[in-house]
Amino acid sequence: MKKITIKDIAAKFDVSISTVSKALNDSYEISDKTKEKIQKYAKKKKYKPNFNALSLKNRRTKTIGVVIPNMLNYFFAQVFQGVEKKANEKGYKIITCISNESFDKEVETMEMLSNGSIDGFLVSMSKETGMKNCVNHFNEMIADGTPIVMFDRVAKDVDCDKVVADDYEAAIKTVKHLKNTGCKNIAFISTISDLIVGKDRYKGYLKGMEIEGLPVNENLILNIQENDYKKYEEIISPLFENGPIDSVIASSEQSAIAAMKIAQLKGYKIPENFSVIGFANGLLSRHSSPKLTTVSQHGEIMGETAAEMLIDRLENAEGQILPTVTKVIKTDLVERNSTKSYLELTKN
Amino acid sequence: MKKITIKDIAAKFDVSISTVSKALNDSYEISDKTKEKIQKYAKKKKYKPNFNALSLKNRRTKTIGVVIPNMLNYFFAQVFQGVEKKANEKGYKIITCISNESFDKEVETMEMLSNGSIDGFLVSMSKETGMKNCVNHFNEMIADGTPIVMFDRVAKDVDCDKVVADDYEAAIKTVKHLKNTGCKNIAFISTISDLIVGKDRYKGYLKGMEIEGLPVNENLILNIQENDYKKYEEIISPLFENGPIDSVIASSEQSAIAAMKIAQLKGYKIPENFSVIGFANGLLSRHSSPKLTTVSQHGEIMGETAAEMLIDRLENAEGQILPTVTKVIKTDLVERNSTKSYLELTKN
DNA sequence: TTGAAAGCGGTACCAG
DNA sequence: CTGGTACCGCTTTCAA
Repeated sequence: MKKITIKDIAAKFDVSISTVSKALNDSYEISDKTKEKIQKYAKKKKYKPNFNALSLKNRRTKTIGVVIPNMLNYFFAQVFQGVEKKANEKGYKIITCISNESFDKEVETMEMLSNGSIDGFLVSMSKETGMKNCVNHFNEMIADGTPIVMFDRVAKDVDCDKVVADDYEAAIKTVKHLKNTGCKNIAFISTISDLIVGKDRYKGYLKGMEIEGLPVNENLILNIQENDYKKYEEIISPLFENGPIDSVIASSEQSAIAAMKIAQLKGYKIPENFSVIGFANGLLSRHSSPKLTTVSQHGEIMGETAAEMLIDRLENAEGQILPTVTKVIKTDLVERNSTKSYLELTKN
Repeated sequence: MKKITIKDIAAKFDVSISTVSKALNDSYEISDKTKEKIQKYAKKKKYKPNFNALSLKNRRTKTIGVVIPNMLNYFFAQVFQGVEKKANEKGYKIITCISNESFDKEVETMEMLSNGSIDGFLVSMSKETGMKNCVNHFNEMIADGTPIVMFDRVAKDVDCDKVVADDYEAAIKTVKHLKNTGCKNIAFISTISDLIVGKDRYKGYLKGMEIEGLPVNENLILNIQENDYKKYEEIISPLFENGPIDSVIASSEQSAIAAMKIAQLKGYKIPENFSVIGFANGLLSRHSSPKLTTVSQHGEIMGETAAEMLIDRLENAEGQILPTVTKVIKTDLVERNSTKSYLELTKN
């Protein structure tokens, strides 16, 4: 029951391997009866052309390399599902590497894959890469002729296709929503201030405050390390001692939840006299009490989009050099119970 | 800057390709000076042997196919991280497919990969496959010489290496813990009664009740469909009308959390007069109020173990047919705040 | 309508 | 110490 090759089939019918190859590819050069018997036999024996032989010949693998910082992050898992779905749809396989936020792992694995294993990369940078802004490995890949599409955590110094969320605008909207529902002293907590996405959210926050005519209070701005999550509550607590505060925008789900808890401990009522909005996609938001109002990022769509862009580029690669594109995926403000409802307010 | 081949190097130094090949493989047949200059040049030009050519020649790809039902499930994401880690460590790549609980997708994708793309499979069955118990595709793969290691959702009618959690024993222990902390009317809620893991947990529950000398009340046993999760609370509610109940064992995180909420709504105090234990690995358990006591399954270790078993088999495959093994990964009861502490109780 | 042969990028055996 | 060549499995051009 071992795998059957074209050669075996040729032997079986005492014809040449080229005849078999043509017959299987339904070539007009081969007589119908020959084609038929060969195809029938091939199907019966479950013949499948050898992947490596094909890839070698065609110089393309129909495989894409996906580099993701961390699969336990719900957002990235969503993106991954989107990638897998679209790739599958288009007949591509995906080889995955989890960088674990490590620059070295990211580089090593991309080098390891750039030996003809894959046709192109889909990557979201590790935190380390983002902080150091070491992007040579990306640029070299691209120069070598391996296209890259970056998603979410993109590098501005790399000229490639990109897919990002509208973090800046989203942050502006969160401020606006809080202002509209009566908040004035809006704190901002970031766990990813090193990343561009984090910076964009911060900038959006500042811009939003400006637009809404709210003074920015430095004491209400807090940057914490993501891996300190066990101490989130302890670290966030002091925020509540620095003068008036009536709401929080948090850049991650866990910090948003932590902020809610502390506010409640301090005696605030959410959303009556305290509001929280988190940039978050996970399950926690739907199960916290109260349920967290979030900026939702549509990870799956981001994944699908990125995969589609890469595949389009791969299949168009007929010599022409297409300009790179950055696509922005709109986020949605999902109103749950940690903010007052603007609609209800306006009714009164 | 295009990819360089052995042929290019041969041309550059005006030697034969076999000389280059040997030089790069540090063969004793080649003079030191030749080796040195060739190796230096190769490094400078970042030469990497073509993956497909090697795979074709060696008849092995050092790639494993991973088939997972759903990446948004935290447990599977953990397993996946473990697999990726171990595979990477051993120099293997992974091609991933998400079956989305669909039998057809599982079959299609395994067939698509069984063309020399991968050396072996790591699979957790889709729900559909488990329910229908259609396992021919697995058995055919194995007969074709492609080894499979199944994890968590395994099929008993497939003779292959397997890695599972000790669900049966774990369930017995949950009953024991509840009994020890004063519970008598223990309900059992399953969202995965179609799966073997679900059945094992149920059997363990029954066995535990027997061991502890507690009567089983049919009214306290509830099977629900996992995708009804939006209606969990509604579906679980009636359980509280069927006579005395003082605790719940739930087979999934979400149903455990739902049960807690309902108990609280019904006026119970957790853990004072109501206890809940969930089979769960996710983040919700650590963020619910009270925090959920869980049976934790060490997904990452399961992934590492499965990957290691597969790779061992692949590398040992020197003709010898090794007997298949099933490894059991011990679960842990992680006591949080939805159960009374046995230690504290015994102190008094 | 069929077949021979080259080539994709390597490795390895054998000859020199 | 170096080179020629067959082969891994398949496609494709060219000749018959």
